[in-house]
Amino acid sequence: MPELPEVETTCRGIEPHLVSHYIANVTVRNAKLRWPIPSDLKETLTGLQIKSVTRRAKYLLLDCGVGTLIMHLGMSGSLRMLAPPLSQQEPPQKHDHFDLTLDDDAILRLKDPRRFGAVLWHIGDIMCHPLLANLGPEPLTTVFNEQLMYEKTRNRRTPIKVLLMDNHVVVGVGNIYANEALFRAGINPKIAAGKIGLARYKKLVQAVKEILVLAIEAGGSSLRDFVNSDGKPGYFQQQYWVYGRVGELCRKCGATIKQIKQGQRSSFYCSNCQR
DNA sequence: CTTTGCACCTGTTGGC
DNA sequence: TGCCAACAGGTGCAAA
Repeated sequence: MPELPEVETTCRGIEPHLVSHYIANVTVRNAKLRWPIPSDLKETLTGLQIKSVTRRAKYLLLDCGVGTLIMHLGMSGSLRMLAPPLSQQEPPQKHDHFDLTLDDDAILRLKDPRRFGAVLWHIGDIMCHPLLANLGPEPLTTVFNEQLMYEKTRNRRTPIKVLLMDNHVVVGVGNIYANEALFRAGINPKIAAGKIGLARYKKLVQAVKEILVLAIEAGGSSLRDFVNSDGKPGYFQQQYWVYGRVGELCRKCGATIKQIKQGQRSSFYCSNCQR
């Protein structure tokens, strides 16, 4: 599930239920995520106060003062809040691997069928964590701009679609929105990144920002509340221009949408609109 | 340093 | 209807 808009929506959804609350209990039902959940996490976290809930790339960061809880939803993860007293009546399901119980008996519950997600603990400056230290800029900041893209890509033969999904270049652009942004910018996913000029990068950067903002707004509006909901955000019902539409007709020109593989991921594009 | 491909998992889908 | 291969929203990492 999680593209950046869903992680952002999740972050905003859980934040008000967590901030300033104390952690009363930790339940690990299956520690085998992408990396093992630390075995002493219950002892580490119990009694700590959550100072803030933020996001960096697709990592959710719960600042607990003495350290930070890092959560990642991987490919299939989702978080939801269970409000008391209902939280006691909701039995955990098969893939509910992790619970944080708060001082008001609310529960933050992680579900992750494929277990590509992560729950990690880091002491000290969170931006120094190896997983975060070498990330590119956030897409919705001014640091992500056409000059940066242009300079970063000189002499690079990597296809622009693959490069757009490289976290060292810019974070948070997953497969769906890489495809959609390239369509919006009119750029063929196969073009070598180093052959794209400043003007086209300006269009692409703008397309990425617009696509993400629209999706976050859709997610935020369709998802009334993270409490006791399944947390299915808006982009499930949003319609795509190219993603998943192989063989269908381009909504702009009527040509047939094509599908190719790039870096073991599916790319969708209109060879007429995207050159 | 760049580029490529694999690995980690389970659940769903589509073809035969 | 049943079976099995292919595929799915991510991304760190090893190898070339």
